[in-house]
Amino acid sequence: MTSTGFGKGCHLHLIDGSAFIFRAYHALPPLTRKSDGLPIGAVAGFCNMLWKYISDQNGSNAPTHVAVIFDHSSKTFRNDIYPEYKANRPELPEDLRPQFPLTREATRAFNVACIETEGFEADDIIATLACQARDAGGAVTIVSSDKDLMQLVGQGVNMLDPIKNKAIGPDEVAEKFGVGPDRVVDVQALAGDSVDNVPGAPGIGVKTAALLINEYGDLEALLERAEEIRQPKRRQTLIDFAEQIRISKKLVQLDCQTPLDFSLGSLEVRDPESEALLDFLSRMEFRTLTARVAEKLGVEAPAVVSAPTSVAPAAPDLPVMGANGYQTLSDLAALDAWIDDIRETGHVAIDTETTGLDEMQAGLVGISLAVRPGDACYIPLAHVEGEGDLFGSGDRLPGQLETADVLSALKPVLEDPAILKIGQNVKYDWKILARHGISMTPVTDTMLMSYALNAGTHNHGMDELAERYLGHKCIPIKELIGSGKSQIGFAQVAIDKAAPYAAEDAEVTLRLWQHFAPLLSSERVTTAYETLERPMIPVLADMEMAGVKVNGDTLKRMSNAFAQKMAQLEEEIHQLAGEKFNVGSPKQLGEILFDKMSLSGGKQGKTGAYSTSADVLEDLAAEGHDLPARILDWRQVAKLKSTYTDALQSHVNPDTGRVHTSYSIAGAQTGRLASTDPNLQNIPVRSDEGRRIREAFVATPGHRLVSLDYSQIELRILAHVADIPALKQAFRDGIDIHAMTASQMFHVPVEGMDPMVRRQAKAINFGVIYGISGYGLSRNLRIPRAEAQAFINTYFERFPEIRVYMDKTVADAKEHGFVRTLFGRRINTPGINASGPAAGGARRAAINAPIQGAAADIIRRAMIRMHAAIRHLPAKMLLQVHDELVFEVEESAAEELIAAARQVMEAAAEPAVKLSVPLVVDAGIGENWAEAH
DNA sequence: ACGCTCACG
DNA sequence: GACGTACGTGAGCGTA
Repeated sequence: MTSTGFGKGCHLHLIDGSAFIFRAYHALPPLTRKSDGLPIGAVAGFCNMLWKYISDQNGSNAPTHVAVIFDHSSKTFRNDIYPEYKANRPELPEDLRPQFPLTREATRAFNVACIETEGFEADDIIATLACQARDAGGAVTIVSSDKDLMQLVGQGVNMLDPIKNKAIGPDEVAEKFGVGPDRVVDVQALAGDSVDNVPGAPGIGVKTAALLINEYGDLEALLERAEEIRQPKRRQTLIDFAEQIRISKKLVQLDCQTPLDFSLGSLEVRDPESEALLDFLSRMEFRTLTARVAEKLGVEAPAVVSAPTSVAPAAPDLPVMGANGYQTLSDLAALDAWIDDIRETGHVAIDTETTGLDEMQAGLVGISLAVRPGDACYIPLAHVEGEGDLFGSGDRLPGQLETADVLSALKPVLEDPAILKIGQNVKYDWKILARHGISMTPVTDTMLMSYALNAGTHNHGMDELAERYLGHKCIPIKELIGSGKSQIGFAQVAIDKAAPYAAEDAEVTLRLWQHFAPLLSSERVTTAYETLERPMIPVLADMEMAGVKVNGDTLKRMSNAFAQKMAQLEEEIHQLAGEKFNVGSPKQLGEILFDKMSLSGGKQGKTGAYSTSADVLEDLAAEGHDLPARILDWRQVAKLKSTYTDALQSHVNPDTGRVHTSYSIAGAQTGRLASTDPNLQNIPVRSDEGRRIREAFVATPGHRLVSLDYSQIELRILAHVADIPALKQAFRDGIDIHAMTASQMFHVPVEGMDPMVRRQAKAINFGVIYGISGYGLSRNLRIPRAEAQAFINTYFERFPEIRVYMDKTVADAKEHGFVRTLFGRRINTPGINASGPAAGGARRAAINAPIQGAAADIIRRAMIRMHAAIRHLPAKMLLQVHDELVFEVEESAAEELIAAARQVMEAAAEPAVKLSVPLVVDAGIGENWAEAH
């Protein structure tokens, strides 16, 4: 060490204080000090982060010197260069500002140097200190993820992202900016920064900037030789904006010459002085942290006094949440005691914690169990060193039971038919456990119970249900893992934080079950729950785990072809427009079409933007304008590429080579499933180009894809429920239903019918299911509104039962607040008695729900029976698309499968409902989905 | 985060 | 007489 107290062998850690504060503020709910309501959340988070940081330091990277650097208010020299610098920063939240001084106080209480200088940004102070330390021969770690600090990296200076716990060295900087740390300022000067309001060069982003800098060496060389740039627009920009770019560089360049009135040596690490620190923490009323710090410092924690809690006591017959403390199980004897309890009780609420949300890839991190209110535990299995330890090794933390031991102890319980397993969205846990060889049965699901009771009223996530029905606010997951880019995995969450969260989930699930279970029968949805919801869990889990084979190479080829086509169209479009613009931006497009070219039909919506939707563009194209026609072509290709050929490739599971969607059972209001990650229920089929994407969905060699779909199922249900004799007879006779409708309406024979007339009747048939209006039909058919209304009137005259059905359904909804499907599914209609524009929508939704819902019920019933019906065949059910089921089957058994599956589907309503119309199922076979459909 | 647009039944 | 309007979904993109 040198005479100034800092030199070779020293390691200076510079903590970006503002980053800690903002991180703490946004990660935590708005906590207040109990005794006086002072907002304190950011201070609490700041203290936790700082304490963990300084108390977990050991090893070769540990600091010998440390400081926390803060910004000190307002104007800096950069505002003299460019008055607009940081001008568009949003105002500070009002509950954050008073916490700033407290974070300084906290830093001093922890006995860490607290640095700020009037008129200088923290970044410049950090830069100055880093330069001084480096020049003195020491090492520097900057604890921040701020990209503006990355220019300092190199030559003994590193950064550490405290959220991701990731070191940022020259390689990471190069990855982010495309250039080494020494050229970062050049790239930033060109690219600008919207957050700090650094102008940069218009139209040039980080990528282009890096490209240019790498080609010309540095910014000055680039600006001097700007004439040589090949792209005309880019060239002009650099010439025109050279001065602005130079100013930008001055704004982003950190200043290493900040005057400082202390020496590096004074930043030497000091132990906290326990009295001062504990005094501060107890004044803030941080109970947990006070206790933790006291323990570590080996002194007695001071009493933390505050006003008595004003939280209402829980219902007298129930203990409060977590009444008996949440146990963290770390030995097998304790687990055995829980298993005995579960066996005695006959049920258990279970929740799994995992590394991610994709059940096909997520690893098991822990399991929580609850048997009765107040009694819940957490079994950590795979937590790793991570949060809090900024130099965490990723090693599995000690004190955890082996996953294999725990699962083999639990397996007999989880598979015991006499023990009920209660979950919230238990399909998730079912799949996780299935991947560990456990087939959980029987299961029940509070999310699905809520769906059976409350569909249409609210969503059915745990937080929502806990708040509505238990009056309990769950610990937000964000508090543990953060959000956005800085999210960590659950495995990185410290066990003592994970345990209360996880155990709480199990307890909440148990309490929800106690709440909902008796309601099923009193609200008369037991049948719906037991026949339409609960049995779907293993059925869908099986389908999702099976996945469908998708040929990535085919998609890649298509992507390339689409990219070429897009580029070509883009060029044409720019030519037609007379200027370059972002074709994907509806805003820019609208301005070109309706302002610049003054085309008619420009309609501005509530945001003031012109609508450029397909039907608007189609109208314009029909008037003979080329530009809108080309845009439509471009949009189609862009959609196919981004949403399908590109995105689908990324969903191919590397282990299985297949795509595993996830079906949400309780997502749609009507009983339909919804498919996510990826959505396989909206793969293109209507256009020839789009349909080719289905060619990438293939059967494995020696197999075939088989698709079976219900023909006109919703119209058949309408014929049955509305009891429309003419429609029912037509379905019984198996005649063309749309032609029949047209014939009845327009008094023309079916034979030799004008296709146009049939098309109109078809539109009306579909419209009726949706609660038709003259306006809607006129838009759909592109006919005058009066004409559309006349059609509808005629339709209702020919089929008067439809109006009766609609009126009755709406009256039902108004009277009861819900409608039911044929199979007893309940769909609530909370908006039905509203007035105003929303009322129409609620009416139509109520009319549609029993029809769409019954169709959903029927295919669910078919799916539930399918497993047993095709068990003897080498076949698997893979996909459901509302009225279609897709199977994969050994080639030789394809016909047999079709016969068996068709039988199940056509009889799916029975015996619960005897439909007065037949259900008809069409089938197709192929090597891919395009052929099979 | 939100609106627009568009893919499906 | 005016108003806003077909039912149910999910995903990607641009914009703020």
